[in-house]
Amino acid sequence: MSFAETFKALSDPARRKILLMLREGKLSAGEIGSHFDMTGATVSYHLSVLKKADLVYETKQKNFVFYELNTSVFEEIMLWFAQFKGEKSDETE
Amino acid sequence: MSFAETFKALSDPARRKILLMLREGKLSAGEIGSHFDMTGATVSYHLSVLKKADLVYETKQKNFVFYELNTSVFEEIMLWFAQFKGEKSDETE
DNA sequence: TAACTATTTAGATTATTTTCTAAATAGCTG
DNA sequence: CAGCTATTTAGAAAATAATCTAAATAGTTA
Repeated sequence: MSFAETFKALSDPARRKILLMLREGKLSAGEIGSHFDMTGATVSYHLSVLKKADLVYETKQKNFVFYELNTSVFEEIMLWFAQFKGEKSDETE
Repeated sequence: MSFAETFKALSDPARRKILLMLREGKLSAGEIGSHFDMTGATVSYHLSVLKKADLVYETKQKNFVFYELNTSVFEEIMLWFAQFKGEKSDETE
């Protein structure tokens, strides 16, 4: 995973909204798209960005493509942020 | 603070590098710029993006402008990510 | 297999972002 | 105040990203 790709993926509001939607479980591309005012092609583009960033993965059932959160990458991002937590040499409290 | 702005700010590698540099303490715009192969004007642009996202703040001393991490925003981002932690109804372990 | 449904890919267009050069601002120092 | 040093702002050019329409793929079902 590259942080560049991950943060790029997170930098778009539509993509963040998709991630939030997926918290409740997997959704098909069509179900995801129905919440947006953009074409299916554009939604598909955003899903591919999330997929390349490993933030989601897909599974196929019948002629549907389901998307699901890949929580392990979230853990890694949390670790990146943890780098910024605390310990400046002369912390007051 | 808006997550849109924050994630946008984090999506650029130069800006992430700046943040990492600032972990050790405040640095002037010039010191920051010396680590990059870009003009001072471009560095200044990146600093302004980080500043608008509240990821850093500036203080002035003599004719220097010092930049410093604003750790409180990092806490808020961690909270955003925490939304994705755990509890899918049927968690196994 | 033909028509249908769901989704993706291609290619073009538009919008946004990054970067540069040149000029402007601002504080300092002789 | 004149000339420095440090940094920012303006404006333009180049690069990247988001979006659309139209066409392609793929699986489904009558």
